[in-house]
Amino acid sequence: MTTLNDVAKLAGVSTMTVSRVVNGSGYASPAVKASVNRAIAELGYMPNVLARQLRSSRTQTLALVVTDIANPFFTTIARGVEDAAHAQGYAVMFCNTDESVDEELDYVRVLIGRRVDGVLLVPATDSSKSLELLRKHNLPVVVLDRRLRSGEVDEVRADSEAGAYLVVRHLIGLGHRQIAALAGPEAVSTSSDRVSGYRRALAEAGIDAGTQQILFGEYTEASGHAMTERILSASERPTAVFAGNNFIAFGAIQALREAGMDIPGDMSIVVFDDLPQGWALPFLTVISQPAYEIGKRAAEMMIERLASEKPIEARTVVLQSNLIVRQSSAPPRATAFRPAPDLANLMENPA
Amino acid sequence: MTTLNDVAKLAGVSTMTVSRVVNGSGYASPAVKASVNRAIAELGYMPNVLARQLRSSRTQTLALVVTDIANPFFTTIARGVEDAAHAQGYAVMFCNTDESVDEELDYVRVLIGRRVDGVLLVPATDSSKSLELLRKHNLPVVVLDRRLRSGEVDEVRADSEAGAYLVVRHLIGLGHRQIAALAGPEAVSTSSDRVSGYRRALAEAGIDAGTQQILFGEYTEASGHAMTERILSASERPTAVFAGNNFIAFGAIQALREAGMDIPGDMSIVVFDDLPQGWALPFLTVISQPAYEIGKRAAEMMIERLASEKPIEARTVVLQSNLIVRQSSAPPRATAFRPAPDLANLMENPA
DNA sequence: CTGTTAGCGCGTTCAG
DNA sequence: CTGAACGCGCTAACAG
Repeated sequence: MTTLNDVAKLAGVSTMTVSRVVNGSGYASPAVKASVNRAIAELGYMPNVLARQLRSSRTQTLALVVTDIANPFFTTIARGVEDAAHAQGYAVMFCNTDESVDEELDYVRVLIGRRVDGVLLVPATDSSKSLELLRKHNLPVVVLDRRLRSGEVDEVRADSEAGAYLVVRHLIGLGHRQIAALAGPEAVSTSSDRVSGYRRALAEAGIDAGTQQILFGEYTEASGHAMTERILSASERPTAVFAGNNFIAFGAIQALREAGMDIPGDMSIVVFDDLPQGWALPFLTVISQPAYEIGKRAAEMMIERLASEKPIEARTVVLQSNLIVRQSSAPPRATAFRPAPDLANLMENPA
Repeated sequence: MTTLNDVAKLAGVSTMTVSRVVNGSGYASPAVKASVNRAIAELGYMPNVLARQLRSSRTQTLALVVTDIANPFFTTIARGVEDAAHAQGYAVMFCNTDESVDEELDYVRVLIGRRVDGVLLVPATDSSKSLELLRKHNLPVVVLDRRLRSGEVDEVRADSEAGAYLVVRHLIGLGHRQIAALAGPEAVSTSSDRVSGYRRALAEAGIDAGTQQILFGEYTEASGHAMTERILSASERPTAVFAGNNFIAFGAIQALREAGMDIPGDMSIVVFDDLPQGWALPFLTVISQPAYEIGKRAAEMMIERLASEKPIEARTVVLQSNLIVRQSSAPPRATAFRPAPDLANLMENPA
């Protein structure tokens, strides 16, 4: 590995001069500059970022901690973060916690050890243990997607409550009165917020939430499958299902298929979270969150905070989600004959 | 930021002793050990990884450079890499080149600067400029998914030629004689290999490839869409399409919809690359690559090389892909009545 | 078992 | 405009 020193020797100057040329800081005579650059090219010198970081105690690196890297919602956030960070000269470390608080804490420790400049965190639960640890080590944090119980942090998220309200109102508007809710973990704010929005829509329509099936599970396909089986085995079946995220919806659809049910003929389904455009057959009615924007805004907020001289107060950004009506929602118990929705059909009415 | 020194002072020992306790290297009396640990806990000390890395000139970090982080094929590879690396105490830096050679070179420079221990590379083209640069800086490399023109590198990939052969033979077996190929970039080995496999299947069936439409484009939805439009506008339409990857297939499906064509009634379509289990409606007949395994094997190969005292010869691992027949492929111009494959059907025959 | 010395590669500080 | 000295935080290599 060639170092500043090697270059300096070859160019016949001091290391400091080379350093200045490399960083464009301070002055250097054109002649010296040229000979240094020649030496750099000849040796293929590349600065050792580690040493530079140790010296300056700034790593120009942000960490993005998400709960499920397999979920396109989070990969889209990741792209937003990466784009904004890259544009300002920051690198990004991606960390995947698999919805586990322990993994999250492990990662936070690693990040502290690696001296990242800031952490963008999608917390696995609403507890703020990780946040406290990060705070203790003076690492700035932006919380994404989910709320924490204890506050005073920068936050960027979509409005889960309002989104859920919208999509459930859509179902009610279609005539549904028995609408099951398949939510994620109760300790995750997006879950509880979405259930709140669901309840608000019911209340507004004068429907007693006590008569409804509201299940908390996990944001996974398996959980969606299990919850749907529970729902179908109940004495009174709902006519529609509100899935708390895309993976829950996948499991639910699978379970409905297995039960031989037609969507939306026998059961409507609506979902929080869209799929990326073009992905397979888009037939689900969804609430679409501005995932890219969430990531981008969070990274920008962080970098702004890092660049600021004086302390900045904690800010919260709540972005709007959009209802996209497709083919998975229809009025309940259609009595008129409807042919099973074949694929051709689905394809001809993409949105 | 508390340092080794702070801990040493508080515990009344030398920094070296603290270092030894922290790393579990060398001996330390239980008494000293205890008091050091107490000091560490009290101060909430966490080692500065940067300094450690600078000293030891090992970062315990691998880089994974992929061409499209939005593609589930690559995110699955990423999980394989992450799991294997994490298990051995390595961190992973993810880099996304968007199929651009320039971005790739930029990233390679960053990685050299950051002194990662090794690079897992999905090259944007079959040129080996990045490889040469990495070599020059003594960074070990494992090439994933794609071949390079010039060799002597560790490689892990699935067999594109054989996979394409399989799936095209499947089409021929169904009776198709006009099969269009929608490939990725010609300079990417997976593209050319898949076209080779396609040609082999044709040749074996005595079909002249000269009578077929073979298009090279990009691994994107837009390109798949455009190529499909080209195909449909030709004087003689094919009865089946072989899509070079999942995104090309998405674009193709979209274009077929717009042309009012039924799949597989009017046109069969088969695809290289599966979607993750559970994703939307799995109706595509595909060649499924062992993506997770590719990532895992690559990371293990790298770590083995890093751990080895003596030089290891370059190795190549070629994994098998599997044909999964679903509903998007059927005999051409079915004359007998075939019911449209409805959803229930799709589900009962997942693979 | 523990401490001392030295330096990883770089950039800040201050002379020249 | 350029260079010398120093230290970021840590650990390898020796003492003792």
